Amino acid sequence: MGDDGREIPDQAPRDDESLVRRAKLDALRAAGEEPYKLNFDVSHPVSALTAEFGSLGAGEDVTDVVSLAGRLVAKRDQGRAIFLVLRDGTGDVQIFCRLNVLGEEAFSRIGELDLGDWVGATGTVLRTRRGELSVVPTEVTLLSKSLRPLPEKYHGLADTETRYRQRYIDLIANPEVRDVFLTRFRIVASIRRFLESRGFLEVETPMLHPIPGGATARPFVTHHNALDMELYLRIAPELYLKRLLVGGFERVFEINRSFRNEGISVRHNPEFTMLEVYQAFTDMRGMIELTEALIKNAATEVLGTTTITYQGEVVDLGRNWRRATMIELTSEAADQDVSFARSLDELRGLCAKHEVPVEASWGKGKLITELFEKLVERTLIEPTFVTEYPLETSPLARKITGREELTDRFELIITGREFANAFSELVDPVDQRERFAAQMAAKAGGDVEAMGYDEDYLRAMEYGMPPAGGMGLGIDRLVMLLTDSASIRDVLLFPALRPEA
RNA sequence: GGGCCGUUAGCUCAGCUGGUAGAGCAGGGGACUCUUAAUCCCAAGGUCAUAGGUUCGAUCCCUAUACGGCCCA
Repeated sequence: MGDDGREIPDQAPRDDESLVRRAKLDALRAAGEEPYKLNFDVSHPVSALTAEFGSLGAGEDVTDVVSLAGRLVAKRDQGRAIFLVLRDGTGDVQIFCRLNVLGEEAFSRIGELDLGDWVGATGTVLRTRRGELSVVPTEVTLLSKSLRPLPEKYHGLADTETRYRQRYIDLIANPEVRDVFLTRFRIVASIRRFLESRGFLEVETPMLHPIPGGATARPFVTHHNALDMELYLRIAPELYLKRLLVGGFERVFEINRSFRNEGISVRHNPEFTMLEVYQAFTDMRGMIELTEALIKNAATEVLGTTTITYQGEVVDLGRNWRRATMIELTSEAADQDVSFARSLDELRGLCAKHEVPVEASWGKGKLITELFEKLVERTLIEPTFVTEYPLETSPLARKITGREELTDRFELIITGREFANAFSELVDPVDQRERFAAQMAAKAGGDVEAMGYDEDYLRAMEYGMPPAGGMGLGIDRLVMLLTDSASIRDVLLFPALRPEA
């Protein structure tokens, strides 16, 4: 019975194989053996075994005793010999079980093991005549009984729904999936090392925000009972990180989970991982240098190369990355001047011509940005820093002196997709107050993505924020790029799905 | 939100023009002391996603729903 008194249905598996496994479990317990051991002493992970005994020739053996443990992933019964394959976090190894070494009783218990069981083995090392490095055990121990059958050994698990819902099976059955996630973790570790080597501090800032800010996106809303107030899951950590600049932390970064209450697609998950970096006394150009070095470093450290293939397209990350302004790129693609020199009506006409849907409230900056995204973005395959973004769509970026409708900002485009966004930070509190007011006007006009008016952030700025550059990088997208993954779900361990049917 | 596709044994997949379903792997029984997608023999395993409809008869045709995938917004 559950807490509320309702019956909880017994969801234990009922298929024949699971029933057989359950019966084995019960039989073990009845015979006094614990099928879920407390622990096991491992002397050699598989990789260490290979390293230490890899030079053994075919047919050679040694008397060194080793202990290792892993999941049973193959079992080949030869009558008076049984070959097991154990898989641990570092690789696979064969266990060559022989009746004459183990004795009748121990040998028959090995016969009862099922694929998927966690097993420990202790014995000597041998390379078989066929050349397979193996352990010949004197003792084989069931460490944890598996009650459900694994997917098929050869084809693995193919059903996408099961792969995403039950990632643990995907990780067991599909080694290439495991490799993608290993690569992900290495990329994140590489980024941390890179930033720490440059004197950045990794910090943690709130995920529950009283005012959604730092980006333009719909937030998730939640409620704090004790405070009886609405809170928003952060859409970006930007405004808190910049408060730290005010506080005197001059180089900070956060590898953060952020949340946006928007659709799910091959490139969007409601929660996603971003890197945000802030560095005092530099500007957008400093962020260009940092971003380029950080990504090149990650590719080199994790992949060993800066030449990558993404979905059939070869991309060279190794060269100096192109820089071009939004207006020059868009003008080139539209084959005419697309700039603030054009009238609002002319820009609207261009949008109509290129089938870009527009809203009446949009100014020139938003129209130019939309034209850029429609005409240019997907054509930029090689890494390109697109600079000089309109003020209208950049409420936290510093204006370019003397060209007040533009900000000193870039977005990094690779394979036609946005990877990073950075700017010379707006540190002028008077200007920032005006920008927030414009956001409030947009919100009042029905823009659900507009930023909130963050008075405390303004107060912080009024104490003085040092000149700074800041950058945000989509970690999931970077991992997709470096692992040649078509969908963000393939780089998220547990992607968002509807509840099971 | 719209369009297209998918859902068959634990897993991977077949299934013809509508006549109540097959294989391989896994599992069960048996043989085998150097196998490695082991091999060989035997037997078993299905609410064809769910709910309706058409039909003498539906895994198959139609409708709706659920979940998933892809494309578009």
